[in-house]
Amino acid sequence: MKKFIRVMKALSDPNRVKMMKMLQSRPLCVCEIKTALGIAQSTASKHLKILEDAELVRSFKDGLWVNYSLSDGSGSPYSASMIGNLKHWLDTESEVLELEKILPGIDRHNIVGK
Amino acid sequence: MKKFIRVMKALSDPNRVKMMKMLQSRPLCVCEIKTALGIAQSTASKHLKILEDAELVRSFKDGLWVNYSLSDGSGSPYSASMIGNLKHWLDTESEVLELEKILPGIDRHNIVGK
DNA sequence: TCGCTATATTCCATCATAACGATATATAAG
DNA sequence: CTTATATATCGTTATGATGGAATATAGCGA
Repeated sequence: MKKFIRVMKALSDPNRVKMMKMLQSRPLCVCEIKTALGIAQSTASKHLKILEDAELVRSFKDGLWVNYSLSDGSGSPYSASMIGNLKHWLDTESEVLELEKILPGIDRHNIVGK
Repeated sequence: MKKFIRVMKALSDPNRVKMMKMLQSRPLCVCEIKTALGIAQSTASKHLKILEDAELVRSFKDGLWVNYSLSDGSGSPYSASMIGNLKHWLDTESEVLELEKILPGIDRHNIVGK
């Protein structure tokens, strides 16, 4: 029950759902995610940890950056199912369309803020 | 996005998930649900409203009682999917098995408490 | 009509959780 | 030495779960 609740809670926050939708386009580092969503670094990091604990995303280091991508779902049927469903859900939401529009212009090499 | 979040939030509480699992056996009135879960009437009513707002359950009057049953999912793809998944999820959880064991012995005509 | 019952709803209080930013520190890698 | 990130702490603000008590309503039965 705890694992299921953990997945539901992880997907109960708009910013985390947006992260899941962004990661459908490509793997992203924390600085790209925080920039796209306009949130603080610590906030982005906290959200990503919650998604990772729910086995919805995974991370791997690439030099200085930490790349996040969608999990393959092998860890939990709940996360696997939600990852799959989210691929065709919410695609017409204005908040999601907006992110898809700005995402190509967001590059880890050009992040201004500290 | 709001409808999706509403479904995720509705399924982020153990008591509400238990209600969903109980309703897979048969329609239940509020007094049967509150008795099975050992919670107050106002608490049970509030939870059921949250599930109903997420289109996960529906209600219909039967004389004095109000019966709750699983929604047919026609209102939302999110709720439809979760209702379907929950039919085979969590079946081996001890909390769920316990409920399935006591549920046949719970009858609206034999509820003691006020 | 009267009274009881099941429920919804509201109000109130308590307690826990959660989101957020700001700041600081630790670490790892360039 | 700088950068990207994780983590922790602190404070604020909001949300949520719970029960208790009260009220409103609808339907049952006498």
